[in-house]
Amino acid sequence: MDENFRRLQSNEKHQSDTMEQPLDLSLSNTKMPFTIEYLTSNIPHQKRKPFFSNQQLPLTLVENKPSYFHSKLTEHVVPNASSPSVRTATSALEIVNGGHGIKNPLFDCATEALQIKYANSAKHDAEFVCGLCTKTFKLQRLLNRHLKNHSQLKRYLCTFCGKGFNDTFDLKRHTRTHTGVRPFKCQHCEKAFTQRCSLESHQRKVHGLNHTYGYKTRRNKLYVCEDCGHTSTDPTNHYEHIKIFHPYSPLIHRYYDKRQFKFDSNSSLSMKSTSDRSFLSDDDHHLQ
DNA sequence: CTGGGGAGGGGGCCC
DNA sequence: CGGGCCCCCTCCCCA
Repeated sequence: MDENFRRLQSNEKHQSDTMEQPLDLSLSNTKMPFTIEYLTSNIPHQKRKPFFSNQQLPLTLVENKPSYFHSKLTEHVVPNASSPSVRTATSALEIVNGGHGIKNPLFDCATEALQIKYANSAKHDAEFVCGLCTKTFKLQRLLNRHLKNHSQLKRYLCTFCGKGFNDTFDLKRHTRTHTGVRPFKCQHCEKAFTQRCSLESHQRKVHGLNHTYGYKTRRNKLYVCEDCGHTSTDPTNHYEHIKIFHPYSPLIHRYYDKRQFKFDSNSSLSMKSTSDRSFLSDDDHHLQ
């Protein structure tokens, strides 16, 4: 058993500041110099942190800890021409989470190396078994997602601090620690929280309120604007807010995605099918 | 010990 | 059917 496998099995926490030697994933254990080039510079958008434009910034990725990130990567990012000729260096970095995150260019190679080298998973009695921790799953995709938890390399990176996450929702949740967005406000005091569970815990412990939700019952969806902190329980209101105050938000073009907007049957927006192109703005048409 | 911040991991729906 | 996305529960850490 080699050192990497031992660390994976023991599920050691990643400490980026103390861990000098990255996992030997053979395809990604090298420093990869990237240069951020701003191919466009006049795209207006909300800015909360210092923002650098029209200049080249050195960005060296070591594991999933960039040496430097700025707060908004909304323009194209291309690898340095002098980058090593590995596969991930030949494609542009992908922006996620409304400009607050990027896809880790090292992730795919690392995943493949992990799965090929260590994940001797098997199917027993109609269940998929993880070869690293023996946990079982009823679906292959649940096992696949679980396998990523064993990797030290994360799929998405925060552009504020470089911390990595496997889920965009985890990244979005983490981003609130940088932006200060606290969508969940207590109705009985001035406190506000980044997570719903924190609010419910506060209300239970401080105000003695016990919610009546059953175990794992989904709460009413709260639409949160991660750019300014605006919240609404009404998807139409949320959509109008985005359209008016953040017209360059990628959410504008995802009104038909029910993971983003769950319009009820009475909503004027829900009456607009995706085939009703007259509903789209000029920009919407442009992006179709 | 308590309350709050933050994150890990799995369930479930939608694309 | 796999991946993306949102959500919940739970745990750990810290003041």
